[in-house]
Amino acid sequence: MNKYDHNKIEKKWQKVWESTDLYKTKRGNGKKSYVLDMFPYPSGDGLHVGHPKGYIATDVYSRLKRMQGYNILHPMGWDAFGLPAENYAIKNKIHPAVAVKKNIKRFKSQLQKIGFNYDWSREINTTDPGYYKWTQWIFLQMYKAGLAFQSHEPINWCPSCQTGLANEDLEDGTCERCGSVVEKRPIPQWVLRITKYADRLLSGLDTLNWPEYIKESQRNWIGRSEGAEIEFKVESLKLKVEEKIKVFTTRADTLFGVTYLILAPEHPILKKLEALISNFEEVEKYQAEVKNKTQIERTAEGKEKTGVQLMGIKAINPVNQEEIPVWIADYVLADYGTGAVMAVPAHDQRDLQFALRFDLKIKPVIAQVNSVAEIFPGLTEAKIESIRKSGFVHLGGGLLVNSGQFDGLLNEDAKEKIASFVGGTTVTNYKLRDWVFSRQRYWGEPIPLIHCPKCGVVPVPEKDLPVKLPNVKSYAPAGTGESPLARIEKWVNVKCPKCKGPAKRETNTMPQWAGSCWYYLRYTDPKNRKRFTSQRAEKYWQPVDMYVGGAEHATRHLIYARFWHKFLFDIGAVSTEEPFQRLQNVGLILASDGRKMSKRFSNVVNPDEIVDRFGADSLRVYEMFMGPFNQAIAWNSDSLVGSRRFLERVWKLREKISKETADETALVSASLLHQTIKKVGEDIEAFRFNTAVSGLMILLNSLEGKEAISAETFKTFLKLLAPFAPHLTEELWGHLGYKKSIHSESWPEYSEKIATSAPITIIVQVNGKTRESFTAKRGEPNERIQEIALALSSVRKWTEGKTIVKVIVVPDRLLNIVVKDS
RNA sequence: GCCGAGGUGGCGGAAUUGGCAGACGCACAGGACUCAAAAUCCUGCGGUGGCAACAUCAUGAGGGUUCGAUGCCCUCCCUCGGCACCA
Repeated sequence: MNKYDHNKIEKKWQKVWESTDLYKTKRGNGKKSYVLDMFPYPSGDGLHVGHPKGYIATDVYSRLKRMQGYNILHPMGWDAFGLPAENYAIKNKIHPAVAVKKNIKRFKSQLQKIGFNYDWSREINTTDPGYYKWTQWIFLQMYKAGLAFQSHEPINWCPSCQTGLANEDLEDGTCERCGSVVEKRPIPQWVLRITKYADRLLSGLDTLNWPEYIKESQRNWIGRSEGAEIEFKVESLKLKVEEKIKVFTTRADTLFGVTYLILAPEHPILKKLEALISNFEEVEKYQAEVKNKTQIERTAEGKEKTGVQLMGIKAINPVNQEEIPVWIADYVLADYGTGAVMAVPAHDQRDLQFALRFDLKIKPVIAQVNSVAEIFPGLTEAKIESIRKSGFVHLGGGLLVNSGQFDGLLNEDAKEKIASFVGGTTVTNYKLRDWVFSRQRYWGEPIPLIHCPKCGVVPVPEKDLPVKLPNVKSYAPAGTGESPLARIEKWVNVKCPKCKGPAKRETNTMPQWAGSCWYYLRYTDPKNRKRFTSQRAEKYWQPVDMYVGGAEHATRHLIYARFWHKFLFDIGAVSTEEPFQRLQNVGLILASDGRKMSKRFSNVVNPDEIVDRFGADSLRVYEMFMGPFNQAIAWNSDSLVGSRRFLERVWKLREKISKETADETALVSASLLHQTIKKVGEDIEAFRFNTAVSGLMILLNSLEGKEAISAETFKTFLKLLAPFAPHLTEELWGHLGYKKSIHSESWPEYSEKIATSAPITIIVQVNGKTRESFTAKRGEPNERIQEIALALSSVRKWTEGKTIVKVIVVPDRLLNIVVKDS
């Protein structure tokens, strides 16, 4: 008996699988399963053991699906444009194109050692001109549809990365990449109108089989809120003028409680009102102060509210013609709603803070705690207490007071009535912002537009795509707000496609998220140069059935890709509304010290080492066995040996194969075997890999305890293990004399009858405490079970001298005898 | 502040229409094999009491419902994640 030499076995089969095209996607009809990983960005550091976890899961999943008879699309590629690649290149003084090539090579060889069943013939790379031609093509379609437009609004600017950023690229007002504090800069930008899709991005979530918290993140991010826009007249104290300020509110029910208006300091109406405002210098001074503050300073928690009253004007509350003062304050955001709000200090915490600071009127219009308790007798003490604590400000519901003819209405019912009474319009607002899409950096897809002094912005004709990124020596960011491409005159200066006159190329590039917005479509037809996708392939493979990746993409990649996909659906380029039907999030593998694996902490474990020492199959089994798939768990090299031991024991199990198996144990074995068939299949389907592996271990433990096992049993065991340990099982399958790969075998059939054929253990409880157990046939009638149980001497001990009140029998499980002292 | 997920042995974790709490694995302890070690195999392994059979307590804390609660209800504590002057 030779020993389990994982190195020899794994290298051998990886070669065979490759040379026989075992995992090549079949052109097909019939049922399909598109199993996709979020493709990696090939960093210079190579893989650590955390990276493959998700890939192992999709590998196990797709192998199961293949054995179940599905046609599989399971591809891999590289998301290689973007800041990290460029910064790595600058730091190491290698051209990004060279660095990316090198890094991909390293990544790929690391991945291939783990024995994945990717169809590498479909490999894609977002930096390949044949690929980004179509990224540019999609951009042009968006441009033509009016979804890509130039904006002159100030944008988020990272002073360290020297580029503009999208809202999604910020983390608490800092650059998500480098942590620098982000500034506002007035640089013209290309922007994608993702807000047009806000509603569909929201409602589409309901159709998806995704983790609830990812959907919730997206809902929060989109931030839909329904309210009303209401106009307030503005009057000068001296002159007769007609100006209006429109506010957005979700609380029209509190309109009678408005005691002042507040404008964002950047509100455009201020210019118009200049002549009427007697303290305009003060206003300008405040505006300048605000402009110099970063977002962090402006929104810092616990910060005192600031503002300036606009002297010389007043506003009129449309509901009761009351005159109220108008203020500017930086707690009102210019780019949300109308940039102006009505302040109700009695029922809004922020307004209250402001009112207290500047000694403004507070006017409650919703009934107080006591009356609320009368109206809603169901309120708990704690709830009432919490309302009481908040003083007379209360944000909850209640009955209107001080509200004229609306007194006594439930505030929820009053919203619409009061809004329409003052001629307000129903409006829905979103927190989602349009996507700032241009970057002032080198390593990205050039935006395929041309600026002509005569014709304006002209799209590059489709036949001239791709607009190739020029190969240059100096690609460091300019820092001027212009892309480094602007320095390359030969590339910049072109003829206008329309008038043939001299024109210049757009020099900004696309953000790193662009390429990943549609790559899953490219895999269905990777070599097509003539069309965006082959409709036949697209229609067959879409949507992605199982998508696996990190939760950090919840409000970036996963929103962007859904947006592009919906657009492509609208222009008829794809056949589904949503790209990713089912999503699973992979939980991080932390270092054994509990921190993130990082070069910085020098706690990184390289998978190559693990594969060399323990084998790819051990790594795979261990990572699936560690714990729940979506949970973060620390790496533990000690535990890894448990998986290795498991495989060693499988290797030895074949010594027990015999033609003659003992009959009395056969039934128990067969029953457990079939229970395991069911369990492993269902657990993989539900991404409960840890319990699937443990089920296999239980089965192995049981088989090892037998004198002998049948070849049939061993074969079935190998098939169940095959998705997890593809090399070992392939080798053992070969030993059994099979020439065809185990991975193209079909999944074992589950028999309910055999699974339930073994005797079961019935638990006997007395007053809920377990006292005894006995074995019985499945499906034994309750009366019979009760009879057996009551006759047991160990049970009689507890019932003797007591009165049996009742007996509860749970079929095939337990019975509980309830007794009391007589 | 709002929303979401979670809290079980020394460790990772298992068990859900409410039915044996601690599967499986790691670590640890004892034994077999060995000149010895490693590997392997066998046995034990939540706390307390007991030589043992066994009893008793125990799933973040406290209450409740139930024949029976890790799971359901109420109150509270803690951890992680998302959003956040979004009116």
